[in-house]
Amino acid sequence: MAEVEVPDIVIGRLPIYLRALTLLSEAGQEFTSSLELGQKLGIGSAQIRKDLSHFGEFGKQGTGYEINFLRTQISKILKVDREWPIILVGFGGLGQAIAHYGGFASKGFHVDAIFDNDPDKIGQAVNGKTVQDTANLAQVVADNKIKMAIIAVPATAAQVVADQLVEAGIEAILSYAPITLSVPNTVRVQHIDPVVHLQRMTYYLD
Amino acid sequence: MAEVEVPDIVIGRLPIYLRALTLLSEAGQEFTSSLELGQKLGIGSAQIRKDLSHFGEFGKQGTGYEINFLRTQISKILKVDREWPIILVGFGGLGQAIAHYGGFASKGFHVDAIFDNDPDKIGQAVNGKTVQDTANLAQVVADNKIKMAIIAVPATAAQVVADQLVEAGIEAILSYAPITLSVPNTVRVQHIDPVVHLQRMTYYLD
DNA sequence: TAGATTGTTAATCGATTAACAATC
DNA sequence: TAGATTGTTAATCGATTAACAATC
Repeated sequence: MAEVEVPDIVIGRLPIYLRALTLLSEAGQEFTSSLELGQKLGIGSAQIRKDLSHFGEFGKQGTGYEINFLRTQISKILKVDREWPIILVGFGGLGQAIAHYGGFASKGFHVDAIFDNDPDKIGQAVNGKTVQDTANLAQVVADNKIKMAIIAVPATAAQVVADQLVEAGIEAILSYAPITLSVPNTVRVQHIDPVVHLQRMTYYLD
Repeated sequence: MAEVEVPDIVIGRLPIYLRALTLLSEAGQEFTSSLELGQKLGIGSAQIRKDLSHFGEFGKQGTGYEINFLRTQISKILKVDREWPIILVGFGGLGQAIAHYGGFASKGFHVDAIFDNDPDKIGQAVNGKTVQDTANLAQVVADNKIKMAIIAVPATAAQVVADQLVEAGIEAILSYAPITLSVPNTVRVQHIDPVVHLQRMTYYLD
């Protein structure tokens, strides 16, 4: 019998559930229900229960879900119950902002190396790390068995960088470059382009 | 006969099409086809034709689409054939990076006012603008008929800021805060949370 | 003309939702 | 026990895809 694949769209919602559960936990709440969670997230309770049912049974009739238990379970499913080293490519304005962003480490994502190909940037120090020449990228990835990378280079350079990352063995890329990257289907890519998000809203305005 | 609504998911793809068309245009190409565009974006050609068919007929059998014509049409549909003033709330590390980001203006999005409630930040100058007290927000939005806002404050403050924005008459919010905002359904919201994007990929890694 | 590609229809596929027995 | 809420089934809904006549 073939493994039943969990749809991408379900995996995509789990981090949102996790984020909401963490918030509730920090507020001191111990239990929640699919109804409450759904109302907070603006989605249906049935969808939450269906999504979770792909992975097991995590709740109890009548009382709902123990928040910290469910957090632990979703963290395991998503494999974020561990530390993930990441490399950052590009140390311009955006890259520097990412390097200084405090929100990654507490979620287990550690920017362990930073690369740029501008001689003026190579050698600069950022909280304990030194910006390296992109030429070193493959070596660092291999030596440290790194699987994730963030691209923060200009659009014109992004595809070349993506090719280098794939060649180096990177398996997941978060790209801030405003282009659609072409990579083998063994490599996962997520894009962040604020202009695209703004353009998704203007249609609904007058 | 009731208007047939164009699905959100179709609107969501148009900015991606626009971005790819702009790239082709900048590369000097004059015509493209749904097949070529689909291959560049990793989606089916039928989907592109179907999406466009919601708005009219933009191509020609045998030759495909004139790139600049299609760009103009999609720009009009998305209402990005005009200038959009935006306000930015939050002038911490992330807010500062956004304020300096050069990618908005060329697409017609102008950060016309910046707000923060930290006295140390109020009064700081950023390319011709001065960071203002959040108390002025409603006044500025009303005076300039501003409809879009970017939230770049900590998670703990984001919902309060969102409430203020809604109260002030803002109709579209791009939030960088790592929480799901609760707003009336007359207000559009888009979220950017890099941690969520990273967590959507770790599931697929070993 | 022959080849290419559109716009559209109908079929397929997949995701969401409603409903409810089970049970805490 | 009575009330609440789960996990799951089946129905509905909506999106994607394949196919092709039309036509440039």
